[in-house]
Amino acid sequence: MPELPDVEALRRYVAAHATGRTIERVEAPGADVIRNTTPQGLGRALKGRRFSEPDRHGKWLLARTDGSTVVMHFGMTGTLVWADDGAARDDHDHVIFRCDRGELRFNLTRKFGGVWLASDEREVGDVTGGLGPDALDLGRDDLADLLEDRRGMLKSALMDQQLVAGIGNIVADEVLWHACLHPRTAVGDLGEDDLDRLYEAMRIVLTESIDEGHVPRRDGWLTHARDIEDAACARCDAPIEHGRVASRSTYWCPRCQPRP
DNA sequence: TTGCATGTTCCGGA
DNA sequence: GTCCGGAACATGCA
Repeated sequence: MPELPDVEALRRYVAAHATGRTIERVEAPGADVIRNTTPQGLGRALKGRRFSEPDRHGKWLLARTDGSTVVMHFGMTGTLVWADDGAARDDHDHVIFRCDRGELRFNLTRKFGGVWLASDEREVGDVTGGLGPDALDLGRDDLADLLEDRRGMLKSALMDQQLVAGIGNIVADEVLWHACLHPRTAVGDLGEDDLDRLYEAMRIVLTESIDEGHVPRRDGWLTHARDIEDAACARCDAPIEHGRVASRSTYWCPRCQPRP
């Protein structure tokens, strides 16, 4: 689930429900998803603090308070639930931030990801570790500059969080399909026109996905091919190909995205 | 039962 | 140093 658009949706969700609420207590039925402190340490740092406006950097959510910051990563399966009606908790609600009215539940099925505590920006940086600029903050020339000295396959570069933060497997495939570029295209072979299309595709895929709150499975996009056996390209009707690129499950159109 | 999955990290090899 | 593939991590589902 969590690609950049999903995390942005979670950020807005936290802003809508938790911002301004005072944390009364932290409960951690799944203590092992708390990565750099203990449930007690997290509780001590947060008790009496108020959630402020959250930030996002790539796929990381920074749940700010008037004291420490809770740094969250959702792996492939994480989400957040705000409950103010006493709804039953889920088995995978591993960390609960109990507030004055309601509680924020960090839910993680497969335990990739987790919750970190950071007391300042330096510690936030230590946790997230050398992230590149957020994909949404890039201009066309920023993207060109980042790719300038890069070698290897384009898909690998797009998914490198240290280069650009926020592009995951699904978004990478979608962007490449929109830009009519094969995932194995060598970064060094990109021309100015290719960079124009790549940047435009990235903007479109990210902004439209954010509007939806997630990467949509859409008929006119490549995404729909992930659900369908023998899917056809929405642009040219050629059969979509599926294989592994950069060790990741990859879909592309052999006609629109010719192999370099 | 087996393989696969939208995440990151670590390792060995080219 | 750079880049790539593969393995590992934990869990649910087809």
